[in-house]
Amino acid sequence: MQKSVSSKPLRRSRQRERLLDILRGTSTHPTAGCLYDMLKPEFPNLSLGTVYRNLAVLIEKGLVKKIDSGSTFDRFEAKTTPHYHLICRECGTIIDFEKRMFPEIETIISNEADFTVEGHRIDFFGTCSGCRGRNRNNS
Amino acid sequence: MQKSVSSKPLRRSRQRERLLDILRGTSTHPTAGCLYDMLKPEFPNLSLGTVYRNLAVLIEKGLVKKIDSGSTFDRFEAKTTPHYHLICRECGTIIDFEKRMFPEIETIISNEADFTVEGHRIDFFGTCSGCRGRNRNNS
DNA sequence: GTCCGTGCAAAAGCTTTGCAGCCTT
DNA sequence: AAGGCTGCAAAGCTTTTGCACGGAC
Repeated sequence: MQKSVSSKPLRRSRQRERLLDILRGTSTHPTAGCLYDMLKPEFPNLSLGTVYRNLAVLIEKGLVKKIDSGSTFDRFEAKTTPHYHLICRECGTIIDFEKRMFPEIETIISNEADFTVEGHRIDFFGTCSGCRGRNRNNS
Repeated sequence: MQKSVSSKPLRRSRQRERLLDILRGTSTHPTAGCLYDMLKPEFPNLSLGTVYRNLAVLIEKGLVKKIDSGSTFDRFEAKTTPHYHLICRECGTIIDFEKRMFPEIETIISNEADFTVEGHRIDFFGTCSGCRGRNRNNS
């Protein structure tokens, strides 16, 4: 739990570049295992350790964010624009909600609490349309 | 990832009652290991499995909530009133922010997205006053 | 030539689970 | 008496790490 600012010089690696490509090209909020599966065809010898190490690097560079969705495994995204998450309790899907509704929320909290706010997240839990329909049909 | 509604009849257990007592009596958002340590003096044979099992039961009953703080381990709380969390990136402390600022936020999302909102969380990340002071002194 | 990144495998950590016996109902 | 609850230990899973080698600079 530390704001590590390693200043080690970075070298290019195809694995890391493709990892970022994939994250930027999807809106599915993949897990590390997912990303591993998606990269495996391109890098047959890829190892999960590499995926995790590169995710850590990209997170430190601020290009990727880790999402704690309540599951046992983490999900990741590369979206840089502010947005909220709609997390389905039934199937685990995470849907992005693009419209930013409270632009000044961090300032408000900073002013009211003795705490330096550097970021925030707003997540909504509930049932996605797919699961809602499925429940109706089953009952 | 399923809304399990087990209708198994519950029996009383001193371990579970005391676990809830402790959670209700603290504002430190303890981990499962913390709770285990706090209960151990009272139940010398207590096992971590029991702590986890009872946390699961209490969560299903809606009396306890799991907090995903970005750490490797989960934290728990028994506070029922709506509130936000200020999570310190440096020391991991979670501070409750009691003033509810957006009472109608769930309705707004429900109306704008095809998603049935049942709950939400708002978390702020940053630096707590303690770590801020420590940083000033070290630099 | 450095030394960062990778693959592989082992380790680490938190959480879950099988089982036999105890305790609540 | 029935069956949930517990303690104990083993297993499970995601994530991290040590090491030697290959690749980027």
